[in-house]
Amino acid sequence: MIARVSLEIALRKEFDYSIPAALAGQVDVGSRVQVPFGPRKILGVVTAVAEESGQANLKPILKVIGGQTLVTPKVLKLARWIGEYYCCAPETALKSVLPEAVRKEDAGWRERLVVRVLPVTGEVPKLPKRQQDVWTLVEERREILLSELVELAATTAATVRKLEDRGLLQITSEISERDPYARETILATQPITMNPAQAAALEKIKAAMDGRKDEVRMMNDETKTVQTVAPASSFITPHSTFLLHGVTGSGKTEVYLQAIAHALEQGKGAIVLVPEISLTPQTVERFKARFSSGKLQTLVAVLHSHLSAGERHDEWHKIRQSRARIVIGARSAIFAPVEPLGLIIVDEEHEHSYKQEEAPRYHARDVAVMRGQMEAAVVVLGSATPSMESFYNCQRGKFTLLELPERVDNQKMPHVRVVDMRQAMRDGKGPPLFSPQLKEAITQRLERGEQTILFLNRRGYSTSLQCPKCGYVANCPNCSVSLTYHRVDQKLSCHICGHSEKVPAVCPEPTCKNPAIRYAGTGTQKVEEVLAKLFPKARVKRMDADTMKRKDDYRQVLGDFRTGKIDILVGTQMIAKGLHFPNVTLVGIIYADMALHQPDFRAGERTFQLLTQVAGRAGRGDVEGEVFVQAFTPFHPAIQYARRHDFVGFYEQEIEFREQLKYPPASRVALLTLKGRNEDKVKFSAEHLKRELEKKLGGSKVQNPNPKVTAAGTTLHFEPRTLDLVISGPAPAPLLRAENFYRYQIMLRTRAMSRLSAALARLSATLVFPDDVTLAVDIDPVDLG
DNA sequence: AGCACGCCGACT
DNA sequence: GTCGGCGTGCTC
Repeated sequence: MIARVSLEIALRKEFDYSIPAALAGQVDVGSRVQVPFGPRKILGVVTAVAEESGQANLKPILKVIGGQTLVTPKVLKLARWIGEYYCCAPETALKSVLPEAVRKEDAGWRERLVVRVLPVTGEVPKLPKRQQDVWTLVEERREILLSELVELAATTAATVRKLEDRGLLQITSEISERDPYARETILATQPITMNPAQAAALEKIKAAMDGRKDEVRMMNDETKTVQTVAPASSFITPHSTFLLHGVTGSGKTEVYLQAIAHALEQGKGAIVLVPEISLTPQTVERFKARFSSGKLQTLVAVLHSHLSAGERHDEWHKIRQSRARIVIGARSAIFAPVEPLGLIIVDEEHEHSYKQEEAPRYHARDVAVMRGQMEAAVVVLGSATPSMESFYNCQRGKFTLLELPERVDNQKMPHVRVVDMRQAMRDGKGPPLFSPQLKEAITQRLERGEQTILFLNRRGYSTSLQCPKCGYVANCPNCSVSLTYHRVDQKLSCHICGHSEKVPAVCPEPTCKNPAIRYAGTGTQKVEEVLAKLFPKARVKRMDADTMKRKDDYRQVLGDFRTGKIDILVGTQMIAKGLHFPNVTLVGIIYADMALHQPDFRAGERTFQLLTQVAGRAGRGDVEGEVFVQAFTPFHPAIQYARRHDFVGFYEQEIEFREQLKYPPASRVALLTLKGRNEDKVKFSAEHLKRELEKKLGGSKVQNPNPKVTAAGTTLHFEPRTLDLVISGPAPAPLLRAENFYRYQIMLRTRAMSRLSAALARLSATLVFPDDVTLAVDIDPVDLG
């Protein structure tokens, strides 16, 4: 027998190996193996097993990693699709479906030495004092960890071994599972009675889950007769993917929980994706409390970046061995080997953190939809501010829209007031941080003992340091951005590469040396400082990447906020999502249009999402919430629709603009970025790439009425029907230089992305760039960098 | 990806 | 005469 192996190096090629007699029966599709490759040994995954190979002189597989196959055939199929669609080597795609801790050869179970009493035959002999002490302890406990015993009896392992030699006890090595949540006490919860909108949404999801059996059969029959791989879109059948659009506080989680319960009733498992940032112990707890209490102990497995390698290994194997049936995790949890899979939930589906920003550049929400189709699982995407893409898919009948228009428990949506900061500016020199209206509102809350959240999506003290005399600006030596002033540690630092330097006392320009340097722009540190001056008695806490350095900081601050030890919480992005505090009745957004002026077609969408999410933090208790949105462009649609909590209104005006300019979701984008240390070489390579793209792919300028694929297959044209490719650029990336690399971009827009990515894969195989210039292909980019 | 083989410049 | 530059090519 032979095995075809996909190695861990991006060769876009698989290699055959013989299965030695000693390993017969242990090697199957999905096995992780170590094989000889030239002079070295490399790890890989078996993708096929056969009788013979077309290749002579096969080398044998050296060893098998893990007791069972690690990549299930379904996950393997999903990885293949990722490689094709996201235009990366299949090996790169395959690499990301297993956590590092599972992939690595040495990662394994934790073995612990356990001491157990043996049945005593006759008298216990007279023991030396030390041994007697140990013996008393062991006899009492019957069973104890060696490490624990050694500590408890203040002794050494050698003493315990002596007792073993006497035949009184036994020391065995046993696998012990690490449980990252062992220290939590979680109280069980019961399903909550839902309001009519929640119940209706759940019913539709359950109906789809019940009705999927026939479709599975249909899909299998179909795939048997179809020879080629169909493009992604043809797999999408209506009513198997739902978009649950529920306003903030509308009880989406309860719908998820009861849908998961339904999957369990059907004997199936579920995957719940949440953004990394909201994967807090509280979130996990909500799922564990419903499903992991009492006799259902290990039902929920958790996968995220804060686990240790060992914990990740154990959690993953719990899933692989079907001991856990529910997985909750960040992006990569979409590859969890849950089988059979009944349901996939993607919470906060609009979140950008679902997109992986390195190869394979997949979007976990889109992979979820694909996996749902492949495995006939129902997919539920949830958000208070759906992405334009998902809502568009509802409009086009690809997804089914479910709506939760009201908050639970008769809570009202917060009242949002937009403050025109241009007026606040007229009397003063520069814009004040706090408008009189917001100042007044904060004062009120302090008097009433209610809490306030202030949001500014920029950390540090000031965005730039400049000299008013000579015009000098402190810029990063590695990136094309100015340095941010951090007053707390008296440093100038770059938020792109992390470069940090001392604050100069005078203007560093040798001919200037002006001691009066100015700081411009505002960050959270300054907000905190100004607050301290305005409200000296208020207890203020800042929450941003600078104050949340340690693992436990986040939890600590939120705990203090919950128990009322903090009056005002100032923060960036990280306080925008999911926080649920009943006593917060005021939210202030310091500078709402900050992100609006960025050169990104999603700037409006981002602003709308951020404002709606932040505003949603107010009024989660009995008192109605109030939100102050300070803006310099108060009539911008993103701000006005957010003020009215009108997602659909925002969508409708935004989709018009996207359609006009052929931006997603009206078309799809592939972003090609060339990167290198030498700007001229990068620019030249980008121009060369553009010419090649026009030559080989056609594009908007090409008016070939009847293009054909040549016999050699290297020249690729689209059929006239789909010849809608638009090539723009090359242009310097919005951030031309980052970490000493210059970047130039070419943007491709098309409606047929599967065809384009296939064409790009073939094209990039033939392209040659200088060796210090690299090309990155990003399909459906989220960050235009 | 690595590591070989391979064919031309400045050194002990 | 050798050490070493990185161009091309192969690894089942």
